[in-house]
Amino acid sequence: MNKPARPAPKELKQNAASATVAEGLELAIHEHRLAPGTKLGEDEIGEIYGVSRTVVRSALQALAHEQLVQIERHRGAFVAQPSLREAREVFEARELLEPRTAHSAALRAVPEDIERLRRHIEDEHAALAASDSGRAVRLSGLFHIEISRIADQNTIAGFIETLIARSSLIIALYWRRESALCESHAHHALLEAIAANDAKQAEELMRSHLVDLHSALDLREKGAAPRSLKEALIGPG
Amino acid sequence: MNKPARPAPKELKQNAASATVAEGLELAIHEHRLAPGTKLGEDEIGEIYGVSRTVVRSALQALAHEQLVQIERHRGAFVAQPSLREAREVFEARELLEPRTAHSAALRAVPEDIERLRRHIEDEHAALAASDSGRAVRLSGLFHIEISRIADQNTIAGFIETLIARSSLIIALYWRRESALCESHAHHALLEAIAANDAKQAEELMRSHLVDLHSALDLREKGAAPRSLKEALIGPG
DNA sequence: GAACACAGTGTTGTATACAATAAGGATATA
DNA sequence: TATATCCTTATTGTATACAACACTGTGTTC
Repeated sequence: MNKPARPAPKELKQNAASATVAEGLELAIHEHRLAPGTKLGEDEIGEIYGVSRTVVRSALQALAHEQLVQIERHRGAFVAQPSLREAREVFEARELLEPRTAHSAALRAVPEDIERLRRHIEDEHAALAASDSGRAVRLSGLFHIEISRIADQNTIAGFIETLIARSSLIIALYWRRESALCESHAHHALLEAIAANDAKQAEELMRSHLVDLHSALDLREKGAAPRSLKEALIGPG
Repeated sequence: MNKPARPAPKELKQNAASATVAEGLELAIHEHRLAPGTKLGEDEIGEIYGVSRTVVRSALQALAHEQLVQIERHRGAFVAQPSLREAREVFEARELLEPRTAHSAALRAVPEDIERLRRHIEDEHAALAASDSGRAVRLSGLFHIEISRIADQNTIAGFIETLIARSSLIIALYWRRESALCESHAHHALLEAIAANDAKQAEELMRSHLVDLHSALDLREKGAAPRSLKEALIGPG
């Protein structure tokens, strides 16, 4: 077993200032404080963080590369609005990648991994109890990311991270109000399978969990434009 | 000599200038004209392309996001040198994703897709006949990318693109001289399966092709440092 | 009254200037 | 001669200035 000896809590980004701005924006998007379509003016952000447009631009370009923001030439940066097609693609990709990582994670997990996952689930419960749905979505995503980290496949984990980031936007756009946000049960079952080193079971639970998530979205063919317009109107505030 | 010579107006990126620089650097890396470890000075690149450091920095950061270059704070940008571990991860990810895209491509391919693939293979032959191994590597990668495009799954296709880009670096570092670069046979078989809409066969051929590629690399455990040092010494010139 | 043209304004794209840090070399000392 | 320290220099990180473009509102014309 090759010891990577590099837990890598976060990806080491090159320039600290731009990373701070990018993380701030990313968190706001994940927690649904920034709605899809929101204009992200460079001057405005720069003033908030006390940095120049140079730094802000760097951050925005990084987020654009993850497809969290869309940059239109001479028009500016906006929080991305994934299309129905992109939404479907993102979940299909997750359904391909994540069962595999759940399998590996179940084989590799050590007690401290289990402990970390358990704490995540507790936090999710707390966020749900506090009706902080933004934070709940964020934590739910982190749970999946944590599993991919345990699988010890950084490359695939990186892909999954971007997919989960985009999923956050997809949920903001297409979540069906009528379907409850009760993932913590599925997460708990997943945790048990991983704790028991039952790889087959973990893989299958992850697959069905993702299918459930996917089907809780309203991805029927229809113009997404009116919806995004509404979002844009109530979003920026 | 150093004519920027814009390659193609492929994807519409946000800022044209930085995209041109990024594409030029990326092509040079793909064709092994820039060796792993080569220092990429901002002023130097800016002078070559006739743009300011602002644009160059933007391009370098984009390439860093694809992990083609590594940026070290206050030290600069260097052509990335994937570790043994990263090399293994990249090929494991390809072995997970690409058989699936080959399957889909076989189901969806229309005659003009087949024609395009056929031309690619011809170009590969021509490059090999001309002993232009850099171009051959590049074209070989493009063949795989083309298949993922036919599969019509943009999200996964994007992942595969970055994996193939990194593969180019991995080949530059770890290719075993003794193993021949005779992929065009495998590519031809793949093309036939796709043309016949034989999805199962295409999937299996892709899988075995990737395994062959993987095993043609020298990924044994050993200090990669001396090798990269040598590369660095003869690289920049 | 409607449609078009045009200029004003604000935002982004790029270049340049300045600040901060790291690498390399020279000098002095043991 | 080896080593350590300081200084020089080159390169990157960030801020600011200027240029180019897009949007909006007003005025004119039919």
